[in-house]
Amino acid sequence: MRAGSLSRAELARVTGLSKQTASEVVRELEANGWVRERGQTQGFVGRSATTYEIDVSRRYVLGVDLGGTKVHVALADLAGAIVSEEVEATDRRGGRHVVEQIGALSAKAAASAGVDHGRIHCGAMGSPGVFQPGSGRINIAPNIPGLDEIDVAGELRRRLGFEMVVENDVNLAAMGERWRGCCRESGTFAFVALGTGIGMGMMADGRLVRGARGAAGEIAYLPLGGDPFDSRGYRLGTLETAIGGVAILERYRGLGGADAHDVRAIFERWNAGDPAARTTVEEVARLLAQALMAVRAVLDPELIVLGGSIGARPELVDAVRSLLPRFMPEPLRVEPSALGSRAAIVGAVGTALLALYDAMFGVTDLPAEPDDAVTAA
Amino acid sequence: MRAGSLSRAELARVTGLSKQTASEVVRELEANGWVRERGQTQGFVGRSATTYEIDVSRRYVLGVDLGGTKVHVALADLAGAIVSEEVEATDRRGGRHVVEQIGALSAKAAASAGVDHGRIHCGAMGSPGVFQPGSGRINIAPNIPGLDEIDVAGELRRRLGFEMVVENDVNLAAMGERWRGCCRESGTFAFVALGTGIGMGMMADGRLVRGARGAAGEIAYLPLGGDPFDSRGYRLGTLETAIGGVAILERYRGLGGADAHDVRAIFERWNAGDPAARTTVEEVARLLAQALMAVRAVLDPELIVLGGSIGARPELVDAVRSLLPRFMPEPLRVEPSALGSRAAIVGAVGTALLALYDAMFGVTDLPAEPDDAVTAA
DNA sequence: TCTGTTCGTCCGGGACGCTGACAAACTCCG
DNA sequence: CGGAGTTTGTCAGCGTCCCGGACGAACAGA
Repeated sequence: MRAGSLSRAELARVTGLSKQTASEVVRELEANGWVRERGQTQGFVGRSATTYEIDVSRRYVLGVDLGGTKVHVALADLAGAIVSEEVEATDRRGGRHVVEQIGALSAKAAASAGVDHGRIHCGAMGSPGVFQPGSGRINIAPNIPGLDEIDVAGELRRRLGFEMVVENDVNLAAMGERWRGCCRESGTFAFVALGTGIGMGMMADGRLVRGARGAAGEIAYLPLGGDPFDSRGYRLGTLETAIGGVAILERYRGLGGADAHDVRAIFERWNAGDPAARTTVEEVARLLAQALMAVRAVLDPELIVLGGSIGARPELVDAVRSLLPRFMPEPLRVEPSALGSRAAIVGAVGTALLALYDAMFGVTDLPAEPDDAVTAA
Repeated sequence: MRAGSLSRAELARVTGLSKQTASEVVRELEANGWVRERGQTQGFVGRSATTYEIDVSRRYVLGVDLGGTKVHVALADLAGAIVSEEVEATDRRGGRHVVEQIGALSAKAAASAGVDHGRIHCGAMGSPGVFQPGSGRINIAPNIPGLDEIDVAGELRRRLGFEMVVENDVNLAAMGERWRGCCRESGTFAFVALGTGIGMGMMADGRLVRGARGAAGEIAYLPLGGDPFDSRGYRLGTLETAIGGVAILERYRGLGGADAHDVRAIFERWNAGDPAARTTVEEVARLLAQALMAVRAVLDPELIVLGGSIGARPELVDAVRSLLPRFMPEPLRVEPSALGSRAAIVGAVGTALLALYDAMFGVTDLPAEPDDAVTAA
């Protein structure tokens, strides 16, 4: 009766199948090695039952989070538990070299976990930019040279030997928050990532919203924080020009703040009471709050998760939260990311598992799982 | 071989079933009266086939468009062809009186088409406000008194004797444009209605996006066109305060325009060359364009349809179109509503049909249909 | 040791839909 | 005008999937 194991009779009750059919299913699954005997029940009235558990080491999935600076690879078993991880600086030569690098990292992860690489059934990769299912190409990925010139999904499949789902990294982060983060209860929410750039992933009724061209959630282009007709916002987007990482540093300097290398330093000075830092964060929060209101007006999410190196800062989350009630009567739930920088890799693993379940059973939603299942080996 | 009729062998080819099974299906459908013999094929090699067609008069569906001033009821057959319509001024007493009024109009429509009221299988009603599936109640419907105090779906079912889907009217208009309007090819688009108020219905991958509380598309609350922290936008919404029907009239007056009763008059003067009217339309177009950019940034629709008494004006659509290229490289497709004021009622009929198909076959998407199918009797 | 309960299997059967054979009906062409 | 080729629709038989009920096996508790 312990979690993760099931007797034949229980399976019949849970699924609504007859005992007969449930037994046959278990017989076949055991014959193919998908499940294995675990033990016997004891101490209950009636005959004791043999229980079976899923053999989580029969198949694995690969999650990849490809960023401009780092490649993060995670190998997970059928239960979604990550059994090994590898991180490396992204190959600066880009393109096929990155594909090759992912192949090597995948092999390394499998080896260090003692997993036969052939047992990896499929995988998912998140990357910045817009993935186009038709051509298998990633567009608008300025951080990684040459990646938009190759059929990434196809090259990965060739190199790795299994199917890879390619998806926008923020979309995967949203998947991650839904699967194992703070949106488990919610089918309609948005994940806003604020770091160097600004982006968003959303789900509506449990489905990712990708948009007609895969560009849904490109809130960098929200006409907020500047003159939307100004040509400066034309490329990067008006909002990103106003509160992207670079813009935040500029704001701080413009307010007479001492030289700051990165945004993290500004937050440290905020905590030290630096008035310029306070004003900077306040300004960013005002614009971010407006952006969240725009998202709310369009999508009506149950909550909005703030992520990214800047967005997840509690100082910023608090500042945004305190501004929101001034917009409208019903408050909007805003939470910092529960998974932090691991959101995308967790989402990649979840997406890969979903692809596996879908391929095997036609399942299109992930089962809930205990918290401790997501831990590095 | 004519559209709408099918032989048993064709059914087998189309569905992928065996000839045998297809025959059995037709036999059963005919026995229950769902289909009937239509004729024989001629002039082809091989044995001639008997063709069958759906008996569209076996069941009907009811579409209702409930507005603050008018109730519009349409009765449609299984093919979606509207066989009779009724329009009346909305009962000002609101609440149950409106339910009663809809019941009477339904009976009237059935009688004038010679349809037994018992043949109506189900219906759909669109109304302003936010419908809550749990309680069957409509919230925030200021135009119709007392409607938010009763279980509308339940009362309608009791009065009419069949199931009624209740949905936001703009969502139904979006459904209408997808089914029989200008979004037939597109599964991801937005329908923006600009009239007295401003609202939006959207579909993502062919599914209506309703949001967590049914308030998706409430773009009246977009933080555009004014100070979003200003308390004046708190209730009506910042954008609606800026470009709602009332706001447009105010703008025109503020610009020194002669007294205008309604927005239609402003457009007439625009055509006559009135400079205040030109400036008014220009200002509204600028804000509307920004709103569309915000929608695009979040949802990435394939196109945005402009509807409502003001939004569908070609002068406004043109003005918005000319502004959009200044925002970003890739242009956004913007079209005036193809169905105009009939969008919601057509969408209501389509939604009711969908509910019927879903109940009968588990189908969740509407079949395409020739244009001329939507015509009043 | 007996009773009540639960587990898992065996047997028969129904629902569903497929395959292959075959008669019927039609066009085409010599 | 008649045979060849083609298509339609039916019949008989079969396979798959799953169910229900009967039944023996195994266990706890009195």
